[in-house]
Amino acid sequence: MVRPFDVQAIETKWQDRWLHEGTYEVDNDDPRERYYALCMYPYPSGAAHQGHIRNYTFGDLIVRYQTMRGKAVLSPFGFDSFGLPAENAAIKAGSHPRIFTEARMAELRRSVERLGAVYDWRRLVVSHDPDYIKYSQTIFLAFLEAGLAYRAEAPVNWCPGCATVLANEQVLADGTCERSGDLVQRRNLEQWFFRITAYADELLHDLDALAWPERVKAMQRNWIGRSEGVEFDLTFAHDANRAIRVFTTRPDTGYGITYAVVAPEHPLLAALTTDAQRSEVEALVERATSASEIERTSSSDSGPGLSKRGAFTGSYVVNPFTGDPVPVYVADYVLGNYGTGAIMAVPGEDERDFAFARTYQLPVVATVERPPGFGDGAYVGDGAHINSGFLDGLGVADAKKAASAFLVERAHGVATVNYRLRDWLVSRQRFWGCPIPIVYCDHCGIVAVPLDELPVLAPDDVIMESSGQSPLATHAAFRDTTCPRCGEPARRETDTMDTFTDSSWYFLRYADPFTDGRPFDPEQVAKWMPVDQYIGGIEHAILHLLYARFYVKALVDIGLADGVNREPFARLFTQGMIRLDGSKMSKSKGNLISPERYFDRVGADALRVFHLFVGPPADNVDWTDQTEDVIDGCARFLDRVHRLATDAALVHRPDDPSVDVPLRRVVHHTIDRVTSDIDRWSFNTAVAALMELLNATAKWAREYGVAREVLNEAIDTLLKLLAPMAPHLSAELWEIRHPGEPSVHAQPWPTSDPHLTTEQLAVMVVQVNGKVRARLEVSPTIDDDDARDLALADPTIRTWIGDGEPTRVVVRAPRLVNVIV
RNA sequence: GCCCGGAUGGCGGAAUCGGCAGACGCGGAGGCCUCAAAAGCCUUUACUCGAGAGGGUGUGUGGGUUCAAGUCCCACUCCGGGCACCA
Repeated sequence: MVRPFDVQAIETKWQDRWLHEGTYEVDNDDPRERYYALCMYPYPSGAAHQGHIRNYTFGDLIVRYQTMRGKAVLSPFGFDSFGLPAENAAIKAGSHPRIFTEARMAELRRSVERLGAVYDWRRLVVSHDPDYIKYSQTIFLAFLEAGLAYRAEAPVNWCPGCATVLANEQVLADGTCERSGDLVQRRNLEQWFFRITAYADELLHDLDALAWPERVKAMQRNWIGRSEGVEFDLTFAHDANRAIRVFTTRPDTGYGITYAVVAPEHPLLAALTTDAQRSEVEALVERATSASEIERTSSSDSGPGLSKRGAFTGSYVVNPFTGDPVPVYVADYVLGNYGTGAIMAVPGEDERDFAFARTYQLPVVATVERPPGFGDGAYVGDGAHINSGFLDGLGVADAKKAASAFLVERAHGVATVNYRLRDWLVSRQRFWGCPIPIVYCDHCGIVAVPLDELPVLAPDDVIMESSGQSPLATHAAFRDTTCPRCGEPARRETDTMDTFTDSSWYFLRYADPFTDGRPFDPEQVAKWMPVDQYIGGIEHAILHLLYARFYVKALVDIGLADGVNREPFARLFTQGMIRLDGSKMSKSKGNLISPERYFDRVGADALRVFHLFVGPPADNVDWTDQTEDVIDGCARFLDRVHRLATDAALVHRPDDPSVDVPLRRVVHHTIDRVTSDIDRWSFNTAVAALMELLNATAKWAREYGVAREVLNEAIDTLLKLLAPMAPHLSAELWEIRHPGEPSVHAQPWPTSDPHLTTEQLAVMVVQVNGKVRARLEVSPTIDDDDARDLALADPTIRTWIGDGEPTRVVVRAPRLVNVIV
């Protein structure tokens, strides 16, 4: 595209100026009202892709807009620089992950600078920086001391082909390894956990007050999965002193218990299993525990209502409601790590139990009356209880209360709340992550590395080829140490932390990156938190956003973040994805349309305007054959702005209110539209409003000529409103028009004159039987009677009414009159 | 299966509180400028009947509420996303 100005020269000039003049650096003692704008810090994967560009375009618009609104805007940048891709690349090339990572960080930084996005680079935070590692480890040890970090044996995903432990994300839906294709196994290993479940209730409740997309909140609620019910005992039929403890949310269906099920991991399974059933039970347990949890719970032949695998233990327990003995089964549809790991089974009112009962020919008893026409199967709806003794006739809610009271009294029942949420497993058997600062001593046990010895850094000469354990475990000089407590030989922890731990507090460090000796100064951080606007991808709806919420609450509680808001992100915006041919545009799919090409061809401003204009920010963008044309259209819009702002030949003439006032109205109306559009994240209509302002100004100037002041007001307003969207061109044109004055980005955001935004004339629509038949110009303050008279007097309306009298006239002055005949 | 979104011209989308459907842009058509082209500018562009004035139809489908429905209610179809044995 041929442009009427030198795009590259202008964009480079302003990028240099913003960087070197520190225009968007902000200090912690800034007296202005504070605003914290934050884009999720990126994994450095090289030059920016269109998703980054979209993210940072939105973020930069907010930063520049809020700055013009007079606020001190915190706009930091950093890198989530630990992670597996760099480690894999290093293994492949026989190099070090740091080398890859830092090269890619430089590329990504270059991209965001070419975009014209502005940051306070002094506050740069990088996960693999020894300083950041030090405080990540400080926080880990503080969690340990507070009882929020603990060590326990847990099943992990083990890939025999890769001879390593995998993250859940690396295991495909069919239970195979994404790299080798081998079936992933479960292995029990000692792992570190964070006690996020201690915060389950608060994490759930605090969601209500957050200005987040409902969809994201719903996903988090779902993930936390709170359910209320009762725990009680099912006594062994052959030994009244022993019992299986079960959890249910449907105590009301207790008369329908026809069997019970324990998980394959259940501690009482061996005691329940009779000699006759032992081989069958052991076969089932072997099969269930060798599969990964993912394979066990989400393979294609599993799910509610589908076939179930199980085995009879040979034992019976007593239904506390009926006193009848019911058989105990072991089945893999009951999970060992939820509730009590055992259930009462009510096939009449539970789909899973029904499917199991079908397979093993167990009796089904209906305890809730079915609606008419209900066929075969489990009924989970409401209704009157039947076959249920003292519960008969009660609805589900009432029966639950009565049945709970019964269980409390007769079966050691306790009202209980269970959560789907599990504690956060943070150990990773990888090299490129933050080392866990722990030493294991034969005498002292688990010993924290003293704070003054932090950070614990991984040595550089580690062979990363995986041999089935953490790469650091093969490095004797790192692994073998002495106990900080007793001085005897000891062994270091060789696992690293999940990289989600790094992204759980980086935004706190941004607010005070200069403090030494502790992660941050709570007083400084409290002034900035919570983040006013957080912007990122929907893919982080659960994990990152839940972990970060947990971290902040925990840090406040253990005293590291005194006075900091317990919720980190007051407002969240999740942008749509960029898609090509229907699938997500990503490096791994190899279907990237590089932004660099557009920087070169039309410039950053045009690409930014495109991303703002193409559709609602929350929607996905389909990159099509037409997209290039739309980008050119955005460049054309900027060209027209340039021409209008620099055209000395525009016609001027003396003041003439009849022409000047209508244009001024458009200008002031546009101020209101753009302001409210930005506030409600409707950037596409904000750009449209500016296009309309441009069109109107050009047309007025061309067709009528406009007084110089009015033209100047229109153009200057356009530049100010455009400044957050197309910052380079706006700054350049402003400088040409106002040499020596402060930049357009230092100008206050324009405000509208109410006299010019209240309408002088309203167009009143007159309908006959709901169809528009006339439009009349009326005073905006016209009353209903006058509006009605005016409408009925209109000749066109009279012909439509004909001879008859209107049966009804609906008047909504000054907008509309509807005549019914 | 459950939960959450969504469906508007040839295309992306607009319509913020139930009151003019289609803002703005892309694409198309015609024109101006030019030796010619590019660029730029102007006009036009939901569908349909009509020479025109003007009329009719129209927001996934079928019902409903209302003077009035893209917008509210009920039922359904299709598309996208999330969760999926959590008792």
